Amino acid sequence: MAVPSSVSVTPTASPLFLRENEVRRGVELLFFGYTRLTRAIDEGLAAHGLGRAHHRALYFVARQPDLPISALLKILAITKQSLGRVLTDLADRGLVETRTGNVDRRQKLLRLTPEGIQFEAQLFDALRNSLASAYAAAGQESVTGFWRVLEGLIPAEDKAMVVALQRDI
Amino acid sequence: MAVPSSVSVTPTASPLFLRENEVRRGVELLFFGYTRLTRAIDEGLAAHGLGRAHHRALYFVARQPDLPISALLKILAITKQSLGRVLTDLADRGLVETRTGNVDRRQKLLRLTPEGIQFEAQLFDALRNSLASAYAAAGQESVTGFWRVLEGLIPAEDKAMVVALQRDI
DNA sequence: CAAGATACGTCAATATGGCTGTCCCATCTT
DNA sequence: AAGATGGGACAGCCATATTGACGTATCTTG
Repeated sequence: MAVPSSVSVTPTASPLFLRENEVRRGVELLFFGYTRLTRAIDEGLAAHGLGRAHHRALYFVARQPDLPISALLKILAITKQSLGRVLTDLADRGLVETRTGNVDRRQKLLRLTPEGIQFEAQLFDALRNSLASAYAAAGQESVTGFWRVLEGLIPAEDKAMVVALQRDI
Repeated sequence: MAVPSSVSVTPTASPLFLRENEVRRGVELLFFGYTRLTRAIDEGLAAHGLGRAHHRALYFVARQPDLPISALLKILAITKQSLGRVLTDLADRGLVETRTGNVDRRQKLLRLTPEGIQFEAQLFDALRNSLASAYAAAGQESVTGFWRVLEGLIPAEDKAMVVALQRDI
């Protein structure tokens, strides 16, 4: 395993054989941080009889209007059938609608209805409150580090997808 | 909402009203980073007919031998019934064993069997590979920032629990 | 010591969010 | 015209969580 030359070699060990403690700390903080963040929106979702799976779809459709279903499938990495149920629920509640693609008429492009936009924004507020206070407490350089490490956890083949999300808006 | 005075005020906005884009970036990276990391161990788990819920229990028992069940319940934040099934599965496979507490004989203290220790170490290797390469690519200051932000996501009432985990070893 | 709280186990029923496999139709590409 | 692709739908299954109720052993406290 090659070690990037930009990483300074500590006297103790190669960065790829980090002290177990540092890795466990990351595992644990990721677990607690992620689960606690997601809990921040459970109440809002439950008010509409929806779950986290619905929010994930809602979120990414909000993020990329006119997203084709195939793209959402790649992002969520679940099966067509699982996504189908989720989208049906969202459509039934008038939060998401589809249009036929004009370039490729086989595609259905997903976007939020005005109600969907409002609901997603409301859920996003809860996420923003949590994340913004964590950002503020940690400081800007910490936020940059936070992003960098997480980027390193994303396999190369998925990275383009994430970058595409963050290009627009 | 109070803003910590240590945070420099940018010309654009207060840190608690960060640009939406920065918050969305964090949400997305957390989602992809967390889910991709957890996928790293699915194969090893499936080989024993176990799922992620089993790994979470296994992990925290490995981390804190002689953990009482009540402590594990607080960490995982699931119900007694859900944990019960998971622990039964792990005990049936000879990975976890319980002893009656000597201080409080109502308690059952959880620890891994030698096979459990070996299995957890094997799963941990996969996590270490993923995290260590992300750490190495990002650099040490980034890792510190990564930790800081995640700590900020953990509610105050849960923080003591996380600190306790990271004190020993 | 009696009463109540706590730690753990267990029952039954239910919900959610995944999965596989199969088949179908419309549309695009070659 | 043939095949590939985007999407939808069927049936059935599994993993993981939930609530509520109840039982037993043990500790704590008035």
